[in-house]
Amino acid sequence: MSDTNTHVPLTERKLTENPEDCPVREVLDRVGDKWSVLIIVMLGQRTHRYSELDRAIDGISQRMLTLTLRALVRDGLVERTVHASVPPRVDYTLTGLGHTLLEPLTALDRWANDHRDDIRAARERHDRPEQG
Amino acid sequence: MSDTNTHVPLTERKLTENPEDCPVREVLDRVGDKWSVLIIVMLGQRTHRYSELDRAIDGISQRMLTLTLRALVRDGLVERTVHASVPPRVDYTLTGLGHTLLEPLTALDRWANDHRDDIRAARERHDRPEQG
DNA sequence: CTGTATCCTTTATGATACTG
DNA sequence: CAGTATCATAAAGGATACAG
Repeated sequence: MSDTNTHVPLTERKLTENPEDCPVREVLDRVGDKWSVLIIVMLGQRTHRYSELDRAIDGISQRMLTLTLRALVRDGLVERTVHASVPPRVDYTLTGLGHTLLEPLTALDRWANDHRDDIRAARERHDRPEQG
Repeated sequence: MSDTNTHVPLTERKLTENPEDCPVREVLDRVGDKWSVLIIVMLGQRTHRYSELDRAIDGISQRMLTLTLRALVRDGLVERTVHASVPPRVDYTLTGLGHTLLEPLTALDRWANDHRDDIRAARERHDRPEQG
């Protein structure tokens, strides 16, 4: 599995737009879009069917739900199961690989929680006109 | 779980496109773009001037370098220092807040390193025409 | 129910030339 | 050196209608 000792620190790698050379960017290319993490989080809870995701994730369109799920399945993060029933039923489940992604995402989420106020404050300071 | 924090798990929050209700998405809105993490990583190493970043980050345009830096400064992740010299010199430094972001990003990077092969394999399996 | 197909708008990013 | 300005393209996402 993962050999944590061979991890070359972020700062010692080539920095380029090419994901080949920059793994962080590679992940962000996958889950940095508008909906992927929301779906991953939902499926981290439990298996959901298409319509459940559609209802649970506020504001997503059928189109984007389908496209995002398709990409997640393609990357082996989510598994799609079709039940031959009437009406049709399709379940989406987080794979083992998908589950491992939950941890770093949670770390990022924790950071966001811990620092959202800092960011807002910085932004207001920045946007507010100078006033010695 | 540590009980010294009040972090509500990802799975227990409203899932929506609105960052107000979903902190993870809020971070991704900040650093999920094409260049932010690369700049953050560079500045995590040490202070850099504009031209150094321009040369070090392969493929970035002056326009995007400027825009991305501006956004990072606005959010309090990076500090901009102008030196009144000829020729002009502008330094960019990661703030304390910016440094705290390095950790979750490293976690994500480590995940990418550990699992990029899994993802590639899954993708090939998926793209390859069915064959038993 | 679980999607597709089409068309359209918005946002992100790039190329190039120019300036204090 | 450290940017801006302008124009152009690409990529992402949304609305709506329709289908197996």
